Amino acid sequence: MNVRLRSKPARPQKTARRSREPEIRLDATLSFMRALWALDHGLRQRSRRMHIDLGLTGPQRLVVRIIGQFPGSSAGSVAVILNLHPSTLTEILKDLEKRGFIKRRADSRDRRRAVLDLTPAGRRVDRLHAGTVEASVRKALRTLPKHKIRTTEEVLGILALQLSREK
Amino acid sequence: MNVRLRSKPARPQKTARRSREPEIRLDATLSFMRALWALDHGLRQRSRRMHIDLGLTGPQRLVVRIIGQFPGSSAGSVAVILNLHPSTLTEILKDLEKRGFIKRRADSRDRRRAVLDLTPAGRRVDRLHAGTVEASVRKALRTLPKHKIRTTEEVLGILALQLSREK
DNA sequence: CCCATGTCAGTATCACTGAAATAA
DNA sequence: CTTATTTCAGTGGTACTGACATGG
Repeated sequence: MNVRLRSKPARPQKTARRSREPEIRLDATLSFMRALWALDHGLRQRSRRMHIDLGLTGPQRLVVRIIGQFPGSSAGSVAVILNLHPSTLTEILKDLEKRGFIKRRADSRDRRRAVLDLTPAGRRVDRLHAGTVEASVRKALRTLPKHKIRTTEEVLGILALQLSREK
Repeated sequence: MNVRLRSKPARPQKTARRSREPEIRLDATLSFMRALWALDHGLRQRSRRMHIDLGLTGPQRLVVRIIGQFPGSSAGSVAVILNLHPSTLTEILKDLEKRGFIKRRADSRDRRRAVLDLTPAGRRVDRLHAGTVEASVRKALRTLPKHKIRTTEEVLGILALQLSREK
């Protein structure tokens, strides 16, 4: 290996293990980029796992949580909250409905609108904690001082805004 | 699925626009989760855009950057650096090779190994700046004090570690 | 007629699992 | 024979574009 990593070279055919503190030196921006994509990757990995264990993915559960906090939301407003394309949300809602976590009905005053509510099963998922992406995040954050969490959330917001703004 | 088939007019559509500072109030963790997924989403959006404009996605370019800093790396070591499953990297490398950004050859001493190097086109991409995900990130970070950037990178690392560690 | 809301079909990337091919 | 490296086939979720159905 030309790039020598600190950790043991091999693990069976499993996902490459995160080696905290790689011995390699990347320039500052590249290192930050790697951290960003690592987070992205971790989120999806955990989300995938949750799908296997609990029957829904991270984004799906996030939709459940939002509907839990704002029952009667329209599909469009949930899409805006999560910065999702309406058609993406359609897919997710279709799935959630099929699995019996949400109910869709037409708004009585504007029948184009889909009004969303949780089913009892959906409410159980909303209250769920063990095994969720959220639980992992909470666990990681517990060890950190509040100001670091605030700073991170602020910086994440700025990054996300910049990324989605550029065309 | 609720199938409604019938014909009538048409009208275009665009992605739900990011509303900075949503008027809604989410609880603290949910708000943080939203920030995480928003970042994830922004990354992919920008990555997608870069693919259209420059011919490669964020992860693909990151691979190019890594190979640029460590020419002669094996596929496996790049996978470790980026926490990717080897088979995921295979896909990406196949694509990069097809487009002429990298060359693969067998390591002369261990012919199982694929040794990776940039082509001239790959080196141009490595040096590229305008229109990349990295450029957006840099732009966002320019406005921030160094300590906030360091904190964010630290927290991201902890989060990613926790997320990918839990099974 | 025009705009808003939501859905659908088609497409692409990412990333996984599990198995195989090849070499050490 | 066993292990390591990489690839391949198949699968599934996310999320887009563009078209379209339908209601206001």
